Amino acid sequence: MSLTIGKLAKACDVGVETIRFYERKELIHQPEKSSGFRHYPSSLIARVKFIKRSQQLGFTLKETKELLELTVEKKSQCRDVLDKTENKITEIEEKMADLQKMKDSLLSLANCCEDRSIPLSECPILDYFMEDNT
Amino acid sequence: MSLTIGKLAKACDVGVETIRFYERKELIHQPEKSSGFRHYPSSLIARVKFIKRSQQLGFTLKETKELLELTVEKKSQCRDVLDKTENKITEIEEKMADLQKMKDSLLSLANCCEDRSIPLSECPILDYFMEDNT
DNA sequence: CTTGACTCCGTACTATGGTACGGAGTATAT
DNA sequence: ATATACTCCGTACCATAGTACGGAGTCAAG
Repeated sequence: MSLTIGKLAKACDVGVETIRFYERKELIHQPEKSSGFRHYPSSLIARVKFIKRSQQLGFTLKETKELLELTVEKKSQCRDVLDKTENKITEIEEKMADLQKMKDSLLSLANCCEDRSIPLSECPILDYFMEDNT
Repeated sequence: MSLTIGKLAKACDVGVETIRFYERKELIHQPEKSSGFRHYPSSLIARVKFIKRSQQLGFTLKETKELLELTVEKKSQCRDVLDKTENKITEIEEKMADLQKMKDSLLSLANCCEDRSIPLSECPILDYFMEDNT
């Protein structure tokens, strides 16, 4: 039982163009074709869903491709996946720390300014932006 | 005393192309030109630095443009800037919450798998990716 | 057998924030 | 006066993850 690209896309809740895009990016292999039409084994549903879950966990398509490639390399071990997972955790922590710094700065600016209906020329936030506080 | 594009760029620690890019995006106005060369008043240094600081605080160029536009609208009040600041704080909090969810998921996967040199076929992380856990 | 839905392909476009290129003209220093 | 540095402009390109388009061919239902 094989799937056309439309059925596959629907089963995975993505667009047809997304499937073709993943093919171009080599996240899925070129399938068999009959009369020029792609035909996918149903196992491709799991593969596309893998890609989506991987993205939800913060992996880029490039990184997801690497994960998928691990699964065909005979010498791969669980450790390799764990490494990529731990690297991603670190990366997420760094992003969060950056966001926290932004938030702290914005909060202190907002506190300076709370509920004041003063003219813009006296706005402490814009003042901060204007100052030379490198 | 006016600045060529190169001096301005250097003073702000950005590339010449970045200044031209900001001009195309209308974050800075087209300056006077003599013999076809741009000449900026030194006040532009503050404006470009404003843009950079705004970016560091998490505002996009589009949002930064809006902030800059507030400063020329006579009826703008500090409140308008505060609103944008508070919206940005909320946005940052949402991003952080998303990242936290990702991190939690990855951590629980990593804990399942810690230090195991097992074949990939038994890797609990990949298992999770493969499962139909929508 | 015809109609409508589906698929094909390559290419262009979206947003984001720039960077790179190339040929021409200009400004500055020696 | 000449060499070098700087600037001009438009366009193309980078990564990211797709989306849109258009004309042609094909498949399935009635």
